[in-house]
Amino acid sequence: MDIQLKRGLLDVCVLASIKDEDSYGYKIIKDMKPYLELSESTLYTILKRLENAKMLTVRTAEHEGRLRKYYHITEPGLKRIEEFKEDWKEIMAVYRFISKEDNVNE
Amino acid sequence: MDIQLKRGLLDVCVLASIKDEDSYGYKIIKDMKPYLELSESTLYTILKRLENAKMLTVRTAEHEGRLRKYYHITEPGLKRIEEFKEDWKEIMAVYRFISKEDNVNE
DNA sequence: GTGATATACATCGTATCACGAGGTATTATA
DNA sequence: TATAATACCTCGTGATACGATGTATATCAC
Repeated sequence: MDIQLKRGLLDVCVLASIKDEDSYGYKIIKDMKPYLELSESTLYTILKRLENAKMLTVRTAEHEGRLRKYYHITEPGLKRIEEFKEDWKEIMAVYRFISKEDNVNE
Repeated sequence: MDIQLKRGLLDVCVLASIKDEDSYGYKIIKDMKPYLELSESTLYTILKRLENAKMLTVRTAEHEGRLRKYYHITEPGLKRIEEFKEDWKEIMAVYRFISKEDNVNE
């Protein structure tokens, strides 16, 4: 997918990944993979940004000898997802503008 | 609309604006306005980028004493629009991932 | 006739951001 | 005992949207 298109989806997609259940870095990447692929460096940048924006909180827990950082969505994070859904109506209008054909049979 | 979301749409939207008929800067902004608002500085940056990528060609013509630069879409430009439509299938999958509800009644 | 608005183009600096390259450490597996 | 998988993190770079700013002409209101 075009990298510019990804930009608008990444943050919200990460939030969606932790919406139903707290998750951690490695798992988020695997869960998102069928929809959007992202590198670790990208993910940790995003997680840091979302934490700074108070859209999620972090807690560290040990799991089988390794430390994991679990991310939990907050109210502002949930709101961010809702805002995305609002934006979607505009996006669809843009899509129709872009994909409209001169030939009505197409 | 979220600026990151716009990023993925701007280039293709500009191409769509000149797809059916050659157009010029000021008109492109007005045509796009109902769908995506963009500033002049943004548009001219985009037009330059698309020209460098050979997705459009430029010709200068005089119109009522003022010079206008008319932009004409090329084959690669049309192909870019088709690629966007291909990407759209993935985008829709991402959208469904983001907007899915736990509660099936919602 | 003059000031404001619309038309029309352009450049520069800044802030944001995705990502590759690289790093550390442990556990599981071949 | 090496390799892969798990799990985290940082830094530098390139791409890019946009505000600020600049130039110039045409039109219109007062």
